[in-house]
Amino acid sequence: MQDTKRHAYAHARPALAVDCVVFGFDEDQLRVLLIQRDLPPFAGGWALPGGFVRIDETLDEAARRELHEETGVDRVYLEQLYTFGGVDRDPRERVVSVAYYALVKLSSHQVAAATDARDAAWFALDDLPPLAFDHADIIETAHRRLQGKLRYEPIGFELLPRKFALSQLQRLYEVVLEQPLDKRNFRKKVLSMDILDELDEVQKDVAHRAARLYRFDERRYRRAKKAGQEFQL
Amino acid sequence: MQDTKRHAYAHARPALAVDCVVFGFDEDQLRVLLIQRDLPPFAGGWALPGGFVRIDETLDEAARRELHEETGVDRVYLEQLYTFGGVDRDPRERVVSVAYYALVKLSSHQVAAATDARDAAWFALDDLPPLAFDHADIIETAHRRLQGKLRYEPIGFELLPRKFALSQLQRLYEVVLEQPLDKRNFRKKVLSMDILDELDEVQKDVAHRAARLYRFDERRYRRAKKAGQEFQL
DNA sequence: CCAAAAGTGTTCACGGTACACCCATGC
DNA sequence: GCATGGGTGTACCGTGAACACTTTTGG
Repeated sequence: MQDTKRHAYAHARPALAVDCVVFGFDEDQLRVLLIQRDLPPFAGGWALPGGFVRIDETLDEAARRELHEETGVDRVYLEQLYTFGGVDRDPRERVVSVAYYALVKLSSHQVAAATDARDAAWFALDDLPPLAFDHADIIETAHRRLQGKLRYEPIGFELLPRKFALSQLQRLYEVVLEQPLDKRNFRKKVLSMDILDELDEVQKDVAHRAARLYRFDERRYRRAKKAGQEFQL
Repeated sequence: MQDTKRHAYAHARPALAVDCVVFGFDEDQLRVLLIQRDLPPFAGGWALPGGFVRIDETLDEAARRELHEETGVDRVYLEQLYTFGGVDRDPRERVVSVAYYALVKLSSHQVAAATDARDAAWFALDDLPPLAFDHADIIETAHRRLQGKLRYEPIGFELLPRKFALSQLQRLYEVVLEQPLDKRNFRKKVLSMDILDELDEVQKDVAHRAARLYRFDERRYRRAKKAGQEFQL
């Protein structure tokens, strides 16, 4: 029950923020996009992009807005992660933060957009700087969620270029899940799901045999899903 | 970034509430615990137990407190579900609500505790009354989460008495997952996980052959899990 | 011609699924 | 004695896992 008369005026309200864990993948590492703070607390330290929720925007809108304002990143896969409500997360005052995670294609334009914003940078997930607030916890939670979700939802494609080689997809899974995968079995399984378009195109500028490129076909995925076929890797 | 100087004072803050979807299981139906509102909006209508988050309590604490205050329910399995932030969820003002779901043993003392609180009642999940706010959405989200989580976490036991027959457990799974299960296969699978204590006790007061009772053994479950054995049903 | 990665099938073990009858108990 | 659920085993099939060599290309 949300009962204004009993509580809302009687007590001080926590501030409400959103924070975004933005993941990117650069061929052999999972990375996170961080912002350098220029104000205390934690001035000069690194933190997740995020900020306060405005009174007339939804949480999703707030997350996208802050992400865009602070990093230039736009039009990404974005999903709510968890809401962090520890009483002392922020030393200034009580701030509850709705955390999101986002998946971006490092390969596209977005690298430039992100890096020309003020003091934003990509860090390897396994080599993060000291982080402000409880942002290390948030990133850990996001990583576990990504590991879980990658297995049974086709979200890995959000981290790859539109056209990709199967070996890239495999490396992504190996890096995120932190375990090696068998090449033949992986290919067999992915292709058997029948959700990829095999393109008449191969990699360019590689110093060895060029791999065939594929593209994730959302329509075919939806059809397969509707037919009861589960995504599973 | 949580930056008080830029936003916190400049803009009005949403109010922050928690709401709880409390599930119970009564042998052949999944039920939800609702509260009858006595104040507008939706006065006289049914809603989830919940209320505003105080400035000095965590979100989990707020959820447990409200649940206890409004329904008498205490010491239950409780987990954060999702945060609902639609701009017009509440007609009075902007309220963001962190939703939780709880699993309670209807069999224990809690039925009494719940029903003697003011205007709380159990409703079958598939026969809910009209609900206040977006609480129907919240319940639907909770149901889907429960369906997903039941498969790979041993949380179903939270809905059963401490001592239960395998057929009760099976009915629970059938009801929640909304699909029939094969008796022999179900028993084989559950028992093979080796996480139940077989008791020297049988059902009482049944009009047919009494079933053997079992108890979920948390220690054995943890050991099995540590050894890499996954829960899966 | 060498290095580096692409591409390709088969075998085996295990787990999931389908399926039907007798047993114990209370009324 | 009859109705109601309790309790039990086997056969088949499909999927997941293990595993090694040839091909292509660029340098």
